[in-house]
Amino acid sequence: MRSSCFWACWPLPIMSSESRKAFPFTQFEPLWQQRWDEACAHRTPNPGDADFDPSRPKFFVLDMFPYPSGQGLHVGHPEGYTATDIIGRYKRMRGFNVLHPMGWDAFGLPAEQYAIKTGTHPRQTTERNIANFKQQLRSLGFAYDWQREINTTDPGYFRWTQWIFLQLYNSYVNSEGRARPIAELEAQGVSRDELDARRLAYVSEAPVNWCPALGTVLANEEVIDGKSEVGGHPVERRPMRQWMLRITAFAQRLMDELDGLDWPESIKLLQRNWIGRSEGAEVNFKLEHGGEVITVFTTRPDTLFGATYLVLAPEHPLVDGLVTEGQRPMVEQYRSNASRKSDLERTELAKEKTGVFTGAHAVNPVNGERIPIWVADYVLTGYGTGAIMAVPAHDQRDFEFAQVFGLAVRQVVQPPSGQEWRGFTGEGIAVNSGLLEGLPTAEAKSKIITWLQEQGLGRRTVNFKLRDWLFSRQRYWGEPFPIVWENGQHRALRETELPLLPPDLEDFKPTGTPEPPLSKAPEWVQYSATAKRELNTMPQWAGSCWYYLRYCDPRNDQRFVGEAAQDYWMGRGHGGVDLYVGGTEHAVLHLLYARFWHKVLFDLGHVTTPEPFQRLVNQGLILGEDGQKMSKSRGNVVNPDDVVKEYGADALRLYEMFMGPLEQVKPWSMKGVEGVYRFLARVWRLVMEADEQGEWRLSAALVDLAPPKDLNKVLHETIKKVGEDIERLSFNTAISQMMVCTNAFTAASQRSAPALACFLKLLSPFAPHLADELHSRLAAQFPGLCRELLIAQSWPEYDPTALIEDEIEIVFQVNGKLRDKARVPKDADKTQLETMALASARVQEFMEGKPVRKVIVVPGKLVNVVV
RNA sequence: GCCGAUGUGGUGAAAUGGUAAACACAGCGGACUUAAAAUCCGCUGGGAGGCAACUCCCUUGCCGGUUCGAGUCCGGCCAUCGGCACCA
Repeated sequence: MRSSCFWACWPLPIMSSESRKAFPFTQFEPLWQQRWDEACAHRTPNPGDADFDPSRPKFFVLDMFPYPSGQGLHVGHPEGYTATDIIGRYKRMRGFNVLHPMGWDAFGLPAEQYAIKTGTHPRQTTERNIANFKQQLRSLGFAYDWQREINTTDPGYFRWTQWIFLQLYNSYVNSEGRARPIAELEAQGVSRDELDARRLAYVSEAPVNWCPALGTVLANEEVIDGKSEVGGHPVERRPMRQWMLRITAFAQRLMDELDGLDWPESIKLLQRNWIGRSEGAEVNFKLEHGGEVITVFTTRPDTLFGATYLVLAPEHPLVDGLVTEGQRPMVEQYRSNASRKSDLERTELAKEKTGVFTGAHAVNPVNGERIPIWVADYVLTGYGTGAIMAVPAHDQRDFEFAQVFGLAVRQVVQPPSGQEWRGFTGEGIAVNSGLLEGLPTAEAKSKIITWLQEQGLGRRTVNFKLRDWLFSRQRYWGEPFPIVWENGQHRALRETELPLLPPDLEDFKPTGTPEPPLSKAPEWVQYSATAKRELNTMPQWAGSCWYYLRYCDPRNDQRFVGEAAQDYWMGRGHGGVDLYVGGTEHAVLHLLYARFWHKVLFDLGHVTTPEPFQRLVNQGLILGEDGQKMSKSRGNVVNPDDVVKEYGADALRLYEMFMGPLEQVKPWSMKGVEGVYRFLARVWRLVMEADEQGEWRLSAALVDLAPPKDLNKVLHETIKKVGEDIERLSFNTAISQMMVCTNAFTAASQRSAPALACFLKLLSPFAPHLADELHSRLAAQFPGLCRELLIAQSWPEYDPTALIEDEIEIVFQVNGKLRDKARVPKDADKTQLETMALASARVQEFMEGKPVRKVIVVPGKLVNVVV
C-alpha cells in the first residue's frame, strides 16, 4: 500500500491519518533490516575465517550492554547505541574491520524478584525480555553482528566467568604488585592458611553491608547513603563470612594507569577519589600502663605536637584490654549502640559528635605527654588503623569533638597572613613543635617521619579509601561459585566440572536469614559424601567484568577467548576497546571492577593489554520534555517504540543525535523529532516524487550529470565536515551540514544522481534505511552507480579544489569593530587587502581622520585598522 | 563542606582567538488550496533613528585582566546541575 495518495482523488480512500506518512518508512525500514540480515551485511569475520582480511586495521566499538528489563528499551539506550552505530558504520566504510557487538547482562535482581512474585523461573523471564529487547534493537537498524550475541546467564558464557573466578582464587599478588599463580607460593612450601590469606579471592569474616529487605549483602559501591542502590532499602553492618576480591592490591595501579587512558577527566577523577589515595605516616603511641602500642594513621604527622588525645573506632580490638573498670560499662554501652547503628544512622548523626572516654591514657612519643584515649564512631574501623591521633587545633572533626567534650586544643601550625589558627587545616609554619619549630608544613612532615623512623616509632605509609570487593550474594539468579567446602576448608572445582549450573528451584524467596536460597536444593548442595557446595552466588558485576573479551570470540568452548582473536581485537600496549560509550553511572562500579579483572588477566598472560577500554565517552542523560528526569511517576517517559511507529527508526536515530552534543544532558522534544522527520522527507523528495495517483516514483528532475559548481562545493564541504564531525563524535553538527546540503539541492531544478548517491553515503551511518532505500532506487536507474549496500561501499573523499572559491568575502574592521565587507579575489595578498581596506569609504568614516597606528591583515579573513 | 560539569535568542543549539546566534524548533507573513493539512518562499536577539533602502548602539551569568581583536585565554565572584562526603 502506497501511503501518500491523499490528493489523488476526492473523496479520499479510507485511510487513517496515522498511516499517511511523508515517506514510506513503514515499508522500507523492515525490508532493509531483513535484507541486511539475509546478506549477513554486519557479520564481522575473525582472524582465521576464510573471508578475514588481515590488511585492514581493526576498530572495536562497544556499547555498555543492557540489563534486559521487563520495561524494554527507553530512549536513553538508543542514544549511545546510535552513536556507536554511526562510528561503526563509518569506520567500516573507511576500510576498518569493525567489531560492534551486542549482548545481555542478564543476571540480576529484578528477574529474581519477579520470580518470587509470580513463580516464573528467572530464566523464562530473562528469555522473554531478551527477545523483546532484541526485536526493539533490530527495529532501530543497528549494525550489530548478531552472531556474536552473548548472554551472561548462558552456561556457555558463565562457565568462563566461573573460570576467571578460579584464576583469581588461584592467584596472589607478588612483591612487585603483579598477580601470579598461587602455585608459586605452594612450591615454596607456604602453609595452607597463608595461601588462603593471600589469594585474590578469599573468605573473610569482616563486617559487611547486610540488607535485610533484599536478603543479601552488598558491595560498598552498591550502598548509597546507607541505603541499597537497588530499591533504597536500609543497610546494616554485620559480621558475616563472605567471599572478597583483593582489589586493594591493585589500588595504586588502578590509579596510575588511568593516566594513559583517553577518558573524560571527570570520570578519571571520580575513580581517583573513590580509590582515595592518601600519603601520611603511622605513629605508635605507647599505653601509659602495660606494653601495648596503639598505631594511628595520620596525613599530618607534622601536627604530632598538637595531638591532645587519641580516638579508637568502637570496633578497635584494643578497646577491651585498655578500658578502665570504672569506664567499662559506659564504653560497652557505647560500643553496642554503635554496632547496632546502620550506616544510614551513622551518616545522619554525623553532625553530632559522640564518644566515650576509656579511662586509659597513652604517651605522645614526641614529647612524652600523657593524653586520654577515647572511643568514638567518627573514627572508622575499616580505614587506616582504625585509630587516630586527634589534633583539634588543625582538624575540623577533632575540633568539633574537643568542643563537645572539653578537650585541650593546642596550636601547632601558624596559618599564613594572620588567619584564625583554631580549626585551621591548611599548610603553614610549625609552632610549639620542638624539633619542627619554624618549618613549613611539607618540610615538617618529612622531618618528623624521618625522626619517627629513626626512633622506631612510626613509618611513612599510604592509605586507600578503596576496600576489598565484597563478591558474594545471597541470591538465586547469579553465577554459583565453583567452590566446595570440606572439613571446614574451601577448594576449587576442576575446570572440567565447569560450567557449574545453579539448581532448579521453584521457590526463590530469600530465606530471611543470611542462609542463601541455594540451600533449598539439598541434593545440589551435597557435592560428595564429605563435601558441600558454596551456597553464595556472584554479584551482577561478574558477568560484565569481561564480556567485551568474549565478544572477540563468543563461541569458543576451549578458552574464554581465543588467543588470536584476543590479540587482534584488543591489540597490544595502548590497545583495548577503541571506543566505549555508556552512562556515567558506572564510573566507580563496572568500570573499576572490569579494569581490575583485566589487570589480573593481563598479569597472568591471558590478555595482551593492561587496560580494557582505551577510549571512553559518556553519553548525557536524556530528560523528559519537562526538563525533569524521565520517570513513570512524573509521566514524562518517552517510549522509543512509539517514536519508531510514528516517525520511523531513522528519525529516532537522527533526532537523538541532533538534540545536542552526545555528552550533554538534554531534554526530549517531540517537535524536534518532527523537525528531523521533515528533513528525512526532504531527502526522500530529492530522489522521489509522487505521480498523479500518489504513487512514489523517481523524480523527473534527476539527471546523470555532475552537479553545477556551487552545488558541488556544498557537497564537498559536506563530505569534509561530516567525516570530520563523526571522528569528533560531533553528530549534531554533522547533521546540520547535511541539512544545509539538502536545502541547497532542494532549491536546484536539476538533481545530479551521482551527487545524490554520494550524499546518501554520508547519510547512511545516521539513517541507514532511508539511505539504502534511495540509493538502491538510484542505482537501479543510473547504471554508473555502485549497486552494493552502502555499508559495503567506501566513504567518499572530498576534493579540496571543489572547495575553493574564486572570490572570497573579506571583513574590514576599525578598532576591532566590523565596518565593511568586500569580495576580493581569493589570492589577494596582504598589501592589496590593506590598500582596499583603507580605501573603503566606511572604514575612512570610522577612522574619523585619525592616524593609522597599525593594520592587522589576516589573509582570507579580515583586515583590522587600528587608529 | 570538598570535587567536577555547565551558564549564548522564546526553545534545542552553532562558532581552529577573527563577521555571535549556523542548523533546527516555536512564532509571524506569503504562495498553493473551496478550506485545512502537507509542501514551498520569506521574516524572526534587544534598543534607537528613518517614508524607505538603510544606519547606529547594545548583547554570550557578573566583575576585572591579556590582546589590534575574547563566547573562546587568565584571575575573582554568582547561579544551576551532578558526584563524594566523619577516609584522619
